[in-house]
Amino acid sequence: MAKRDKTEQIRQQIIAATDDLLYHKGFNLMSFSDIADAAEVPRGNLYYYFKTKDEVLAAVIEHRLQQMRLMLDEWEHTIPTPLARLQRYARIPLNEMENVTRFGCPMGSLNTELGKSQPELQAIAKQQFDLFREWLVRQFEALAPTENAEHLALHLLVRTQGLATLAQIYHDTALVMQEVEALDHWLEGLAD
Amino acid sequence: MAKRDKTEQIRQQIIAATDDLLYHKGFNLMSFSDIADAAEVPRGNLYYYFKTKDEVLAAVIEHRLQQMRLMLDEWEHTIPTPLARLQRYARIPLNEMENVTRFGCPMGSLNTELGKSQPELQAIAKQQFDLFREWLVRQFEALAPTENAEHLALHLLVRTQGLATLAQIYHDTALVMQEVEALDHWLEGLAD
DNA sequence: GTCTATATGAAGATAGAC
DNA sequence: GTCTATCTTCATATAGAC
Repeated sequence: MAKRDKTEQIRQQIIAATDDLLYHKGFNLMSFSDIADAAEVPRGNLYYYFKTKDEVLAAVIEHRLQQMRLMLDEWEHTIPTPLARLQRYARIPLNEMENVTRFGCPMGSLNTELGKSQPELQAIAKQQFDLFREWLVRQFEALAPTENAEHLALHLLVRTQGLATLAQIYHDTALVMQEVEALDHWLEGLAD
Repeated sequence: MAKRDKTEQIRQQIIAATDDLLYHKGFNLMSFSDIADAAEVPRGNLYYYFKTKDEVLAAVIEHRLQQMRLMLDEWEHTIPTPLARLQRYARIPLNEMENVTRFGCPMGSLNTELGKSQPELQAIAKQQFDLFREWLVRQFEALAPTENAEHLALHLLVRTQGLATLAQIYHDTALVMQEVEALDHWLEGLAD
């Protein structure tokens, strides 16, 4: 029992370290040595926990998905209206200002990198978008009677992704504030 | 003379091949061998033309900037109004539908990749955004009296970048059409 | 200028001693 | 379960014959 716990703890340590590394360096520049150093696990030892770099990626994405589900569930329970929930989503870049202006969006930048020529890996990373997308669709459906919930959800994703891309390129905090405010007003307009 | 011409011709051949490769694979997955193969230049021979991969990147960006300047100049001379010019810009993803849904935006995806941990290289790639951004600001200033030309230019960049990101993730041509149409209407509204 | 052969280093991955 | 030593592959880069 104690053994299994320790193994699992080290696994989580590796996943947490890789999560950051992936965000800060990208998948293809992140080496197994980087992961070992960051997780403070001896180099060759990593292979006991994960056989390939792809496996680590899959574990990190699975971990992210779990965290996201927890967060969205919490929002459902603590934020009373669909409007406020959508606004909460749109405000993520404000809360993550420092990270967004330095590294962009962790989901978007990863998909952009993998989408070019690593379709199997992108399929894994894409699940993060699927999860948000489906949640957003449900919120828009609850916000107001519409047949456009799908379009609206994608439009919101488009604008938050573009915002993250430009915010990083220009390290521009003012841009984040302006764009989030514009999204806020747009959402309010839809709710009327 | 003839010799210099041939050297220059091969240089251009390498730059053109690398331009595509960069877009289709990304910078970090693109190897010198890939470039040599694509440009049909013997492997070790590349080093005669470019000493490092970074140098090839700089040459490709310089080439792209030249093409962009030519295109924008042509638009200035053949498209009569600022509104029509801005709409022409917003419509690029429609003309590049196949590429955008497969590889995203060539400028945006490159900056996203390099922005994480290769600031010197990103500084080179960023010039593409600077060029469009300044041109867009001038068009918005000519469109209608405003103090927000900078904001509007960035907003348009945000939405085209987000569009390209999502269009690639979901290989979604309908999304491109919807978002470009929405941009079209938004621009028309500003012109009134 | 052109091309082959090769040096060098880092990456992913494995075997096997402890 | 832990760690070292090592294999293989592929990358950048150079030397030097033609």
